[in-house]
Amino acid sequence: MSGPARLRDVAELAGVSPGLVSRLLNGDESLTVREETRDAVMRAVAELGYVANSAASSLRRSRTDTIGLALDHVTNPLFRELVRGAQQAATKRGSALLLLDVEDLTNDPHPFTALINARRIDGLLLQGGYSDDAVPASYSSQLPTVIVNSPGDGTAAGVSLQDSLAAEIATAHVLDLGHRNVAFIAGADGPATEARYLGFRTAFVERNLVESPDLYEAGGWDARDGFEATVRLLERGQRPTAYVVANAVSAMGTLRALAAAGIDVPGDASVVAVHDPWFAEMMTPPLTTVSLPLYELGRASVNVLLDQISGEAPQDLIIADPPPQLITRGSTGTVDMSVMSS
Amino acid sequence: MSGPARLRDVAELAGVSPGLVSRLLNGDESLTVREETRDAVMRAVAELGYVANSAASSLRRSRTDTIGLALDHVTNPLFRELVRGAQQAATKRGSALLLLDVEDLTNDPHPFTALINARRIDGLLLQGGYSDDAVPASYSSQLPTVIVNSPGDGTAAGVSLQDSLAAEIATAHVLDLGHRNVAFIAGADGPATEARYLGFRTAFVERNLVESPDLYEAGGWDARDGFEATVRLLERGQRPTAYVVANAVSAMGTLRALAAAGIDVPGDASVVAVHDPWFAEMMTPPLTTVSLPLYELGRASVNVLLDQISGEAPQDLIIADPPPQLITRGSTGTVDMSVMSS
DNA sequence: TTCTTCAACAAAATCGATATACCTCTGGCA
DNA sequence: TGCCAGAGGTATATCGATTTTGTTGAAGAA
Repeated sequence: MSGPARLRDVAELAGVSPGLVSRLLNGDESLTVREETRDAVMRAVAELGYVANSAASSLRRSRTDTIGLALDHVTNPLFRELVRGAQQAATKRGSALLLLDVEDLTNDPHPFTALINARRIDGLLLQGGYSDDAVPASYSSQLPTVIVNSPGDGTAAGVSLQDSLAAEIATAHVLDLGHRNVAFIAGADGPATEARYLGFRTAFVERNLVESPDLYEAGGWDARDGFEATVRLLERGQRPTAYVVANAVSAMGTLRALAAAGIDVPGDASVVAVHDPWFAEMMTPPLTTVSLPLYELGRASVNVLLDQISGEAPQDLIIADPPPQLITRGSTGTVDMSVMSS
Repeated sequence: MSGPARLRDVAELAGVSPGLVSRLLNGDESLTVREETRDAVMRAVAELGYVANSAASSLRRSRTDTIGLALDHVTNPLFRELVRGAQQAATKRGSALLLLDVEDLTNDPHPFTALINARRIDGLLLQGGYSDDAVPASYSSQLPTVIVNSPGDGTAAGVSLQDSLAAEIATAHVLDLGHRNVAFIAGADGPATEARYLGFRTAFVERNLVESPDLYEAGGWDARDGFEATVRLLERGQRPTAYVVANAVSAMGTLRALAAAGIDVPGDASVVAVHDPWFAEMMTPPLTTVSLPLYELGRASVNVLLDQISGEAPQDLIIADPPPQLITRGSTGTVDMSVMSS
């Protein structure tokens, strides 16, 4: 009666054997019990507040019901919803999320490997897009792995968003406002950036327009990257009237760079970005964005991973519901404004 | 040879008993071994890449080497550094961080309690300031608990920052720029807000000035809270020339509200906030802030918690190194600017 | 009536690491 | 010679849950 109740305590209280209680609680199909017995056990469980000791259970089942979550910056604003989704899906399916330090991911030897060898996690959720491709592969051979926000790479399953479509919608928005001089500020190299650039070009093609390669600028995913990319573009003498930014966080940098250069938004130039984080509406000016279902991405990634852990074959997935949606705010305006003021 | 190596495998390879290997790896003081034997064991460990199965180890030692981390929004930008600090401290001391869903924290029955009863975590890191006081108490009676970013409440240890001093520095900054009409946009009710308001008043007192109670506006910690608080203040007819905002995230809302009201920053009003997140320099205008050592807070909180888990008495702590530091950016200017333009 | 066949459980063998309680030499000393 | 104290280990009993293999009694079949 000192620590928490053990299986044995429950069994004794209910007057049955521990094995019976275990089978009952785990829903063993091959078990037949009288209602009476079942009730007695359930009452004992409730009375003692019994919860199986996870260490013992893990040891026996060689399963930890824990999955590792490695995000480059857990606190990337975009990941708020993703983490929430992952968390809830995991909780719902009885698993916990272990936070992994991505800085460790690229160290050698991976302090990470210790976690895997210690059998502390059943599977791994890795953020795609940032890390180089070698990393996922080295893990996916050791345990079920799902790459979040990136298509699968053959070795590990991938769950991704409609990146291309989102960028296309963003681009279409400014094109339809009359802009023709449209810059693309890319994210870090990788599938997500490629997909978004594809969407960018598609919007042009569908309108029988031609984009200018001079207005492409390589960037990264954070605000400073967006800032620097935009500065480089301006220093190259380009003066686009609209910017499609691969990511709302780096769009913050774009806005800053434009403001610093004395370019008014949306007076002199429009800015639209992919993803709709909490701060978009709080920026000056409020940022026009195309939202993507990050919560669903988190949920789905966990589900795919847990399915894989339960033995299903790795399965790639693209989250299309809810679809990307344009959220018009103050950072975009018609080209006439730009032209007139310039 | 199928799964990962077990203690027994190592022992066999080294030609010793499993117990010896365990005692050696765990640094049993009462053990004496020949160099030769020690080497053989170490070589076997290295060769097999042996890492103790954590479930088995946990079961035996009744310790999971895992601590729960509950932050209101893990992805709150302010927590980026905090999480990094916590992560690194935990890793260094051999513990892992389990992400907890704070929404669950206030549910009843706590899905959380299951985690505790399942003995999945050795201790709990709770975010202070948000959650009401009853919550920490209900947990701290069940397992070691540390409240992060809040002074201890008697039942649980607390690790906090120099909130008062930070607010004082922020306030002193605008007072010294000549502002006298200074508003205080508070955070959510709680110790952190109280401390910061205290610092605000202290800056006035030390300069033999008197603050105006009319310029206090209750708020919250997120951007929308800051926005709404500022709007309320303006609707009350107040036109302060400077704003001290309890938190950099809500300061974003303040900036937005001012811009929306056509009040130029820093032309018509200055804004300074506590905490220096990544986006401060990317705002328009760049936000003047007072930084606080969040990384250290994370590190220290984990250390205090782990000490407590090892049996030390709960101990409150205030992180004072590095000290709060004023980071002057574009959102603050002398009062002359404001006066002249109005 | 005797053998099957279930229903309804119980017993016992794991899972892998750790900690405590033994052993077994060898050398030194009275 | 006999005894004792370490040095240098080994053997074994847990930790608590799960799972496989048994066991028992009673109802139906032959």
